[in-house]
Amino acid sequence: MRVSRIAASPPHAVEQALTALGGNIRTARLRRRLSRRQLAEKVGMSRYLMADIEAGKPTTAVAAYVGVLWALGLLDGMDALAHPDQDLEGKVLEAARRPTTAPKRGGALDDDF
Amino acid sequence: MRVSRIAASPPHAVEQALTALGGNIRTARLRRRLSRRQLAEKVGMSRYLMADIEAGKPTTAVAAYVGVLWALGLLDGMDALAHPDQDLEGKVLEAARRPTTAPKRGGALDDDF
DNA sequence: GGGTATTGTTGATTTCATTCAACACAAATC
DNA sequence: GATTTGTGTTGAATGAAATCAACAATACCC
Repeated sequence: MRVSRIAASPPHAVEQALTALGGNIRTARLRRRLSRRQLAEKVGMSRYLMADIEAGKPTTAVAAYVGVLWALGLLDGMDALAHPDQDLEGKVLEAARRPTTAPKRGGALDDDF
Repeated sequence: MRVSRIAASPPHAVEQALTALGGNIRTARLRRRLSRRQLAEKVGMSRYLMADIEAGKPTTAVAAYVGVLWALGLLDGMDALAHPDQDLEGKVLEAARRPTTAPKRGGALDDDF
């Protein structure tokens, strides 16, 4: 397959997160009184791709999404994503030393997610 | 081109946001003592794609990134992204009425005044 | 240090993402 | 109502994303 399984048929939570993000982007665009074509030109893509983003299409390039956020001046929210300081579970799991590769024998310490 | 300009050669800010996200994902994975192969299998993709994500590759499908966040239990940070309540600039720009399509003549409001 | 698992890289293969044209409909301004 | 612009959708063309195999290098554990 040329599309990963996660992108071809994402779990509900992922699908939902993407459609919500697309909706938020649409709201931000309309608030700024921009047409899709105008915003797309700013970002550097076609209006068709812009429509895909607002629909939350899973297989679209991540840079397209992030580029739109950038053009809207909403890029700052990206910092918090998976930030180590906010990863409470990760902080708990982390031992004193943080290896640069995963340990050999150990299975996952957290199977249920 | 079959790759949008924004994905082919993103502006520095976008590139930086993606590499930072990839680094955060790597940190979260190692904290959980998972190998790339293990996490990739959980998500539903190959270890090669996992490497691309940790490197912040711009042309990778957005669902691959979000799927990894999901598998790590870090999906909640997505809510804040471009959320209308946090879009201060957008709230200011928004008039009393929010149209369902962008207005016809008006360019963006940002240039004049 | 020895043995083993993880990670990095490269080239080939196959499928799909992105673009574009063209059309229809909806919505906004006058 | 007329006109103009934004949005939605479809089908075709094409360039690249994702996978895989194989190997090398690195990091871990004993």
